[in-house]
Amino acid sequence: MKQQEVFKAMADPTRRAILKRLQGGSLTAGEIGAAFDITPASLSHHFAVLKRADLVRTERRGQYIVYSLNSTVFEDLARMVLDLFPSKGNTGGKK
Amino acid sequence: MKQQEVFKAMADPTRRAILKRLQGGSLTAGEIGAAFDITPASLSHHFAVLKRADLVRTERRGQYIVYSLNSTVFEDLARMVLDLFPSKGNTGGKK
DNA sequence: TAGATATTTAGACAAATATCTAAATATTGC
DNA sequence: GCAATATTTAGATATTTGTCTAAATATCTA
Repeated sequence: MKQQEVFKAMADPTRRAILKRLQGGSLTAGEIGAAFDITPASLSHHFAVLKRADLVRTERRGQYIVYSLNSTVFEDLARMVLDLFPSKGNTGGKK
Repeated sequence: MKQQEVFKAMADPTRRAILKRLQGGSLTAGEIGAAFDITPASLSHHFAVLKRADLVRTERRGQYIVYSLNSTVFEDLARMVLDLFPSKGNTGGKK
C-alpha cells in the first residue's frame, strides 16, 4: 500500500468530497462532477489521484465510467492512523 | 477541529516520521531533528504545521521546547477516516 | 459512418509548499 | 551583561499541485 499516495490523496478537500459522494454507492464521473464547480478535466485529475492511491475503483459501463470506493484501503488508512497513535498495546514497535 | 489542516499535515512524510518519533514520549525539537537530514529551520516549519493541525503540543522547558503528541486529534482523525468509509451503521447521513 | 456525449490527456499557468541561508529571539551559565 | 545553545522568523527559490483550455479517445445512436 502506498502510504504517501493515500495521505496525499486525502489532503485535498475536493477529493474528500468525491469520496463522500461515493459513500451512497457507485456513480459515473459525470454524476460526481455535477456536484462540483470545476471542469471535467480537473475532475479527471482528481480521479487519477484517487485511483493512484487505490481509494477508488473504476469500471467502464458503455459510454460512462463508473467510480466506486475501495473499502479495503480505507481500513488500511484507519490502521495507519491508529498506528501513529500510541495507546495501550501499541508501543510503536511493530513494522 | 480543522479537518483540512490535519489532512494536510499528515500528507508530508517528514511530518509523519516526526509523529512516529513522538510515540515513545515527549522530545525536544533538537532531539527530534537529530533523526532528520534537514536544517533546524525546516524542522521548525514542520512543527508549525503540526501545531496548526493541533497534532502536537509544546511546552518550553528552559532553553528547550518539548513536543508531545496530542492523542485527542488522532482519535478525531481516525473517526474522520471511518466516517468516509461506508459500513453497516454508517450510511453517510450523519453530519 | 457521422455526430453527439462522456471522459481523459497534454500543455500552460498561478498558488501552495518544502527547503535553504541569514538573522532574530529566548534562555542558560559564567 | 555576554557568550553559547536552542529554536523560530524572514525572505528567497525550486518543486509540486490544482486549475484551465484545447485536443484526443471511446462509445452510443441515428
